Amino acid sequence: MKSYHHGNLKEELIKYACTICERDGYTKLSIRSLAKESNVSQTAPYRHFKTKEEVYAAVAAEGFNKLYKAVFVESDKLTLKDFIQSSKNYIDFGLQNANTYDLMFGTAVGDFSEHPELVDTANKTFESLVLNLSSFLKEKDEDILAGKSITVWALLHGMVGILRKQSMTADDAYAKEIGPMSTTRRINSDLPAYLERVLTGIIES
Amino acid sequence: MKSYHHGNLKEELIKYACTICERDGYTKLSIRSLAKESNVSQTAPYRHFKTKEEVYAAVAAEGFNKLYKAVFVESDKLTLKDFIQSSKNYIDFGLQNANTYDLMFGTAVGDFSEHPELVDTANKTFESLVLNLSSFLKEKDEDILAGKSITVWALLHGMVGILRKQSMTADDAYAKEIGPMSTTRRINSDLPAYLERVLTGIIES
DNA sequence: ACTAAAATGTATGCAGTGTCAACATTGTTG
DNA sequence: CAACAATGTTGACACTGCATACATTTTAGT
Repeated sequence: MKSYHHGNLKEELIKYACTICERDGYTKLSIRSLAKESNVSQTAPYRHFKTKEEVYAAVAAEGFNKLYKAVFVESDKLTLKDFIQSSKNYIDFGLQNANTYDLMFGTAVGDFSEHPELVDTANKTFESLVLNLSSFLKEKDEDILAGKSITVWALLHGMVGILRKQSMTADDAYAKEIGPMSTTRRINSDLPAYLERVLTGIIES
Repeated sequence: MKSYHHGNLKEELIKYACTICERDGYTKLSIRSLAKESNVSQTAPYRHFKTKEEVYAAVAAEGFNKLYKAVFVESDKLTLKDFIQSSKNYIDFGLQNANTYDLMFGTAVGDFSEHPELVDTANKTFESLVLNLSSFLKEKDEDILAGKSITVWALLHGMVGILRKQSMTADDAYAKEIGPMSTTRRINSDLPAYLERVLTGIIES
């Protein structure tokens, strides 16, 4: 039997939203289908989300939480290897959760500051990156440290975008042999080596 | 007077699509509104685009063309300054055409290989970057050159994503003073200097 | 414990959407 | 000039975001 009040609707809606966003892309997400999935009336979600964009924001925040877990390393003394691994985890997350990643870094959620939990989770994620870096760098100057962190982040973020395109054109025999895609494919085939080379360069600059 | 046949519908649709995508984000783009804007029946666009995604692809391809123009430098002997400028142009494009950029690098257009003109324009853009680099590097090894180009591209692409967030939270006084956003803001305030420092590092590694 | 208010749910309806099928007009070409 | 391809229109279907008005349940203050 079901009671009038669902009791746990918001969480359940977010859960379904995450699933659908990731599987079909956020364009395909509809509030009504969410409601149906939770066996609740079409407009019930509006008690928890003022607009669809707020649903997007919730999914994005959830994404940042997952990314944080993938990137965070529980250690005071990180080795370079740990750092490379963490970086690879970042990229893997971006590739394996491409649609969610899009939501997190695209323009679908226009203004983060209207969604405080998004600002929090995003900052937490980045701070984890900074911590990772600082825990095995002798660098004392916080500005320089933060600058390098940004650079590392940008690099990782950029690689996600580029490697993604590679898999998107994987069927194209022509692109396989020539042009940027072949380079990308080479990098992808030994990502840790590439990361070690490039990240070391950035860190030691 | 208007004739039954529009004569130039496809181009006009793409033009409007670009405008709307950039102004409101591609989420807001509707085939019907495009049709209305061109004073044509609701389903007329389907004679030129099989699905909405094909419209997206057309807008994205147009975006790559614009990006190419912004990045390309007509010169055999690029100076470092030219290269920095070209890089800055890339980032500026990403920031000033955020929504279009999203379409170009996000997941909205799922498989590029289904849209040949997209593959072409995207490759042309990247190849322009490689040319820029190679025109003032002594590097002969094409693989290394391509690898560095990818790294540069990733860096630029990543900075677009990160700097974008900065402007998104610009109203948040708290974020202004502390955390990653303050670092980002510092970088943004003198982007050429930052780019010169980091890009030089990558190039000379 | 009782009751007013807040929270959470439903029913109904509007305007807008992607896309399909059937049909109309025009341009092109053998 | 007739046939055909290209391009346009009409109408319809199922779906969407969201607003408004109403129902039920939980909660908090006395």
